[in-house]
Amino acid sequence: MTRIRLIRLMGATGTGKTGAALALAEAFGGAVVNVDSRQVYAGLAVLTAQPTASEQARCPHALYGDTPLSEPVAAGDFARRARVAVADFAAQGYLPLLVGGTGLYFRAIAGGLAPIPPVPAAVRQDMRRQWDSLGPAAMHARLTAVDPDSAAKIAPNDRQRVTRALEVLTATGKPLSCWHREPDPEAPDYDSLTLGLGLPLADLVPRLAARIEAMVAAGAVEEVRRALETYAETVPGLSGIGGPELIGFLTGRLDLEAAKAAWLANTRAYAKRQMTWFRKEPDIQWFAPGEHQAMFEVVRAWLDRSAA
RNA sequence: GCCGAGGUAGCUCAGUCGGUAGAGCAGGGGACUGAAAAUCCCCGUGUCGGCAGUUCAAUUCUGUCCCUCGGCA
Repeated sequence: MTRIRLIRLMGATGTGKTGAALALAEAFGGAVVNVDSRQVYAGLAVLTAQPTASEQARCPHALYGDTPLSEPVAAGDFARRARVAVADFAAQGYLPLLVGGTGLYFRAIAGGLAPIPPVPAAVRQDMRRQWDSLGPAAMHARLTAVDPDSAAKIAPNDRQRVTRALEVLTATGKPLSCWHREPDPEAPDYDSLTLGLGLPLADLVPRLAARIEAMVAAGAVEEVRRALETYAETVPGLSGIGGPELIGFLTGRLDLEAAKAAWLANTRAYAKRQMTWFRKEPDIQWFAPGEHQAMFEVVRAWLDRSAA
């Protein structure tokens, strides 16, 4: 079996990944695989900036809007689904384009996750409950006793990581730090080109503000209102940026201007975190939004080289 | 106009029984192995509303003025 050749396109929110992906797909016979933890959810197409129906009609797309808001998505599951989509597209003769803004998922897809079996929901719930009643100091001390290597790496206040480490040990009998020394046996060996879309935060912020206005105009508020008819406010799919802010507006806790201001501030902070992550991505080649021609040249050169 | 409550970090506020001040949020930087649009770590000098007075020393006490918000007119 030959190595699957694919392009990875990453960048902070609002840098024009969707448009660039379509341009690449049309120029090189590509098919798009989502690598975004929120765009997988159904029912929030506007709020999560999924490609529109007409955009998705321009080339094959996978993993967009196919998961109910009530369902948690774990990085491992996502990676497995993405690998399947990549293999399918490649088998059909398309050039797979992994496109998105979730750094962890990019890493997980290419093989960064240890083969840890799923932790039962009951164990996770129990561990979170213990955290809430015992507090960070006690829980971190407990982790230090049973898995000192993990404890040394995890900040005491980091509820998510401390409980995760304890959950894994409880569910599997093996410390998380041991698991992390094991490679992923399912890790694919892709031949990949990594492209980044970026611009300075100060230049990105006005675009993000404009995008929020556009989302509101396109019905983001109505979308959340409809989601609340079926789902609870606390459902995983509604936890993305914009969700809590618009819920605040819909329940009268915030006026629309305040909701939009918080939404923008959170989006901005998120973009900053994404940049921090992608900045150190190895072998990434950066482009400004809309710089499609320069990107095409790099892709063309890469395709020629790997074809030879 | 009168009576009350306030004017302290970009915002919301705490505090100093007189020795020039600190939280949350915002902002900046960073981390990141199954919640990742998540979670966490580091970074705080600002005429403490103006002016006078008392004092070795005032953001803190006193007087006065200005402004804001309530209530009464």
